[in-house]
Amino acid sequence: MTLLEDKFEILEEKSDMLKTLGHPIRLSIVDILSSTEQLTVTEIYQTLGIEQAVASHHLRIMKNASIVKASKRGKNTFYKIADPQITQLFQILFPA
Amino acid sequence: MTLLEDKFEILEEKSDMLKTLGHPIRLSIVDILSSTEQLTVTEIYQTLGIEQAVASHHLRIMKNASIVKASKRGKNTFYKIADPQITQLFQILFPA
DNA sequence: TAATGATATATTAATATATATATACTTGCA
DNA sequence: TGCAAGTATATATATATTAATATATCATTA
Repeated sequence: MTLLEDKFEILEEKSDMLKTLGHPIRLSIVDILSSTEQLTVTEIYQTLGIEQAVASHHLRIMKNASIVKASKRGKNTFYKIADPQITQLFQILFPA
Repeated sequence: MTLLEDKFEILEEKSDMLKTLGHPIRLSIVDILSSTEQLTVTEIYQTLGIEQAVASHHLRIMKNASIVKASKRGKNTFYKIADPQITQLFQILFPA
């Protein structure tokens, strides 16, 4: 793999991440996850006032893009932000 | 306009920006614009090895999203990054 | 003013994504 | 076992995006 191909791959990876974050519902999920350690699907969809299936759908997309991580415990699935880089990005977009 | 509507509008605005940045060609345009003051369309498409029409197309999208600014001088159109926030985001994605 | 260079716009087809809704799975507990 | 809570998946339709290409516009200069 050449240097250029390498760079292109990184560009693709990062642009995928941005594209995935580029949706208001997904960005608001990142928003509420930014202020807590982790949340269940129920906490997320009720907080945002969206349908459960909608939350679950976007959470899956975000999990596939490595923006969030999921862990199961009992009946619940807990989601948290996967990478501190995401939090950094978010803080630049929405400075306190 | 309520506080919540206000917040939603900001979320929409920011997610639009991220979505627009979420394309490898557009991200590489931001890349090369990050290291210079401004570039012409010709410099951009030749540097990236893409078709002129492709560069122009993505530049227009980025201009509409207020990611770049254009200024004409003679036969050339010069593009530069519109907002230092974009540069900040980019630096977090691709730390030196 | 005609030719050329630089850029912008339009068109089309293919593909991807969004939204809404219904349904299925899984776990814990009566 | 059977039910309810929590979560995930499937499907259909609408809409948006991409890529490729062709064409148009405008400014310069011979």
